Order: sequence, then structure tokens, then C-alpha cells
Amino acid sequence: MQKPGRPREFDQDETLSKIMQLFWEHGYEATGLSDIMAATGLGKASLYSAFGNKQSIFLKALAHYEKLVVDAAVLVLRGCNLPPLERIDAFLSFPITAVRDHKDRRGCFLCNAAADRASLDPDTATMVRRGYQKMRRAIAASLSEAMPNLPVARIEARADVVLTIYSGMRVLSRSGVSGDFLMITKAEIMRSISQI
Amino acid sequence: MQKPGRPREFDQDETLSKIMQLFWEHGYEATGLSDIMAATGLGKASLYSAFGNKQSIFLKALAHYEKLVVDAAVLVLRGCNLPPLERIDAFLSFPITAVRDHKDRRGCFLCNAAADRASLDPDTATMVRRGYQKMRRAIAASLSEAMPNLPVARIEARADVVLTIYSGMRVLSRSGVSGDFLMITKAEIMRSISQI
DNA sequence: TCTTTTATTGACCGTTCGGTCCAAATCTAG
DNA sequence: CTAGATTTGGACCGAACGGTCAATAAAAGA
Repeated sequence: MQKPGRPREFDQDETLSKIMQLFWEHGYEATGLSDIMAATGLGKASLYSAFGNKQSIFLKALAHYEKLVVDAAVLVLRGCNLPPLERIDAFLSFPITAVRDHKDRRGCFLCNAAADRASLDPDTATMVRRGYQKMRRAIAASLSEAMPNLPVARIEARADVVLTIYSGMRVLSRSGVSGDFLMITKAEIMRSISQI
Repeated sequence: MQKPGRPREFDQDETLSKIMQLFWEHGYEATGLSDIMAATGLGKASLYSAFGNKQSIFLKALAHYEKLVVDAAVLVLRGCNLPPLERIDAFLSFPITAVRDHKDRRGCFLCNAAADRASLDPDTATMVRRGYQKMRRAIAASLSEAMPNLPVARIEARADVVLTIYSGMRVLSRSGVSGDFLMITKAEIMRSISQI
């Protein structure tokens, strides 16, 4: 059962992944339609008919990031194979392994979008907040599993701290900070988070 | 004792302040020469002869920010009128009062530059790191004044945490996070920082 | 006053931007 | 085989981009 008309010659998700890489690394304004065409091998008209205009392409790339990266992080946070605090540790290790093992200084697409696009485009701001919320809830769930006797307010406060630290690490990694710096930060914050 | 030739008709620092506002709020790529001309009332050639090309203008605006805002923050951190921990509290309150009292969601120019420019331009990255270092050293100084018996490594680790939290708060504030969220985060981190 | 030096203005440059359009190509349904 | 639907590639668009230049203006030093 196929739609009438000429079939699309490319895979939308693959293409969206390539586009996501571009916006993630270079930001909204610094990524031109020409860059996207070069990276995907598609013509302008194909891109427009599939994803809309540049702003719409960007939003879809951001949604793609949420689906791929944020959801994966949430999965780690909510996984059952590790104790809750170790899951948070694993979550905060992502920024470190990115820098250390992969020389990946792209940071977090959500954080980058917050910094360079959210204040100019309400739709971006909404998506960014939604992604943050997802992570925040997952962090809070892990924390309350780890310390069920702590009042909810304290749990949430610590979740806010973890999310804020995460954002900070991601931004700092874009400025070229060392993996050791991030490692030390993580260790110190884990120490204080773990206390009752 | 004046230089020969026609004197400049504008104040360089004032102009740099106006330019700084633009780059701070909208980022590098989203700020055009035309915006700068409109905001300063200057012609293109005047800007070029005074500050160089766009990249050079940006760097000078960033340096201006370091001089005005970062140095002011460092002054608060190193001030003697308050106990050291309260100075750190005051430092972490800047992101909050900006959002609450001034509806100022520009965040921190250093952090924004880290996110949208540092990975493409080494000079920007260098300046950003220098600004961060200034703050980090001042934070560490306050901390070691507050708890002189804590090993240096722990002091530095906590300074890293404070700096990372600061960056995170500034980025999150650009996504539209509430002042309450930042308030809670600050309170929680101050609690853990204050412990011996 | 005349020369030199510098700043300002506005026109101008080529390039790139995001976006549109249309003819050709490729599919389904009848 | 035809008619309708959809995608594709490439030409094309006006606008905005960063950047340059020459003419003019305003100062200092002689």
C-alpha cells in the first residue's frame, strides 16, 4: 500500500540525523541551506517539501535530537540494571566521555539551542524546555528511588542541581574545558548529591 | 596633546557597550553589521576603522564584557564587606535577579559565546576560557577563605562546581526557566557547598 | 595658509542567503 | 495507456550579507 505519486528517494530519519549534526555543531544561523544540501546530497526543493523552511527544519532536527539523545539519556536514568545513584553518575558521565573518548565538543543540542535560538524563537524555547523537563523528571525519579525518605522538595531541588550541572558541563565543554575538569566536577557533585 | 587628524566623533567605550548588548542578546551570526550600524548610529567605515572587521568587533565586545561584567562579579567575590560564603551566594544570585527583577534573559555573554562561537573560532574560545578562569580563581579564593582547613583539591573541586552551576543557570535562563527554579538550585548548591 | 593625518559618509562590490518555481521524472489508480 | 499525484533537479529571485573605496570633512603642525 503505497501513496500515489513519485516516491521519496531518501530516508527521512537518516537525513534528519545528518541535519541534526550540522545544527548541533554549528548552531542555527551558522548553518546554511547550502551546508544542509551538501551534507544530505538533497536539493533545496526536496528539503522544503519534506521538512518545510529553515526554521521548521531546525525544529524537526531538535525534535530528532530529543528522540535520539534525550530519550536515550532518560532511558539510562530510568534503567533498572544499575542502582539509582549510579545511573545519575552515568548520566553526568556523558559529557565527560564525549570529550575524552570522542573529542566531541558539540555539547548538548538542547543547551546550544537554548543559548543561540531560544530567546529569538518561542517554538525553540518550548521544545528546549520540554526536553529539559524530561531529563529533570527522570533525574528526580532516580533520586527519590535512592533516598525515599527525603522530602519531595529536597529531591526536586537536587534534581534541579543535577540538571543545571549537566547544562553547565555541556556548555563548558564547548569552550574547550578539559575532561579532568568535568570529571572533578562530577565527582564533587555526586558526593554532595549522595548525602542524606 | 591631541593626535593629528580629524578627531573621532564617538566614544569607543559607549559604542562598544551598545555592540556588546547586541552580540550578547542575539549571538554572533544573528547580529548583522546593519544592526550594529543602527544601534550605534555609525557608518560601516567608522566601525571598521575603529574596531576592525566583524570578528574583531565581536572579540572586542567580548573583552568589553569581561572588563565590565566579569570583573564586577570577581569584585563581588573578592570583596571584604561580606563573609566569603555570602559572596558566593551573591555571585550565584546574579542570574536570578537578572531574570526576576529585570526580565533579563540574555544569560552570560561568555556562556553564550562558548555555545555559539567558541567551537568555530579559537580566539573566542581563548577569551571565554580566560573569563571563566578569572571567575574560577575568585570562587576558589572565597571558598578557601571560608574553609581554610579543606584540602586545596576539594576547594578547587567545589569552585568547579560553582562555576559549572553558574554556567548552567545562565544557559537555562535563556530557555525561559523560572526565577524560582534558579532560586531553588542556588539554595541547594549553597547548602552542599557550605558543608565541611 | 598649506600640508598631513585621520574620521565620516554613502555609494558600491561580489557573494551568499533563504525561498520559489517549473519542467522533467516517477510512482498509483483506473 | 492515460490521468493524477508527488518528488526531483536546477534555474531563478530579491534581499541581506560582510567588506571596500573614494570623496569630503576636520583636526594638528608647519
